Amino acid sequence: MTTAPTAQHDAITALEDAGLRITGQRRQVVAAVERRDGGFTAEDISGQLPGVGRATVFRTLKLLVNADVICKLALPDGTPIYSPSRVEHHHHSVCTTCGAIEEFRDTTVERVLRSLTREIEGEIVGHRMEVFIRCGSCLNSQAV
Amino acid sequence: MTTAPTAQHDAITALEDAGLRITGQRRQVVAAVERRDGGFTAEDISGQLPGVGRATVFRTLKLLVNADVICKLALPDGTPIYSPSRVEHHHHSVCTTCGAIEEFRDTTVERVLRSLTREIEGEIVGHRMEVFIRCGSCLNSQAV
DNA sequence: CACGTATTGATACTTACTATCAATTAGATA
DNA sequence: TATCTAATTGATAGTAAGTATCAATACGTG
Repeated sequence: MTTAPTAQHDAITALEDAGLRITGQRRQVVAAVERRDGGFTAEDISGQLPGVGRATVFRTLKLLVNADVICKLALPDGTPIYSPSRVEHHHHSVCTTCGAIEEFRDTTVERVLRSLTREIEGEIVGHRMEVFIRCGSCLNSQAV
Repeated sequence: MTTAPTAQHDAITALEDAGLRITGQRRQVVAAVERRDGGFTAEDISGQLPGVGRATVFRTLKLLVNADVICKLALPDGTPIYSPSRVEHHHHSVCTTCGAIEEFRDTTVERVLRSLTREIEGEIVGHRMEVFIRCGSCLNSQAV
């Protein structure tokens, strides 16, 4: 039972660093988010926190996305899914069968961006990349 | 005034090849889509075709996405945007200021996927990549 | 502890669709 | 080219994922 810095604490610090107030509601959303392991929706969190207004959940999730505490990604059909962000500068693989989300780092993507910088006249301000997979366990369990 | 095969014709053929019926409404949606140069929303098309039901516009756009006639991509906040697909196997750059969409090919992305194949146990079934930029003309016009 | 501004929650609204289902129609077949 | 049937349509209503509004509340600086 040590008092080592927790991910939760980091998330709160990130919000503080952004000049935001730390309210009970924001603590609750952060706690609910940090408890999650895979992807989750805003409604998941909202349903889990009946004491926190729906609008506040959405607002807080957006703050957490901006603070790089969580990522907002999209399923193939565009449905948004949030996922805790553990690794810096990563991308996601999403299993289209079970919804499992993994983070992976690949510097090759950064190489794509650098080469694009040379080709276009504009300035790159961001990017998004998702790889859709059928994960190992899904392949094994229902071998089609 | 020759009768060279048009993009429109190709789109219709793609629908036929998928075993779908070619209706007047589908022709209208295809024509409206092919007339577009940049990104557009489903509402854009629907507003342009008052004679075609809204639901039919959405349904047809989905068919055209499946047939690779158009792409559905997302702005940084997740807002969906459709864009005509001219080049095979490409990705998109989206100007976050003016909304201009360009296609680019980069085989490096495929390299990312191949290396990922080695790292994970699953099977890759798709991917999405968007690069957000401030395009040349936006940078010039309002130099911040 | 007081005070001012950020934040909240209830409500209503918006956007981007999807489900339903009776009416219509494309296009295969006779 | 008439028939027939399954695919398609459109009107309507519903869903999912948020955003706008604004009066009431509470964080945290001083």
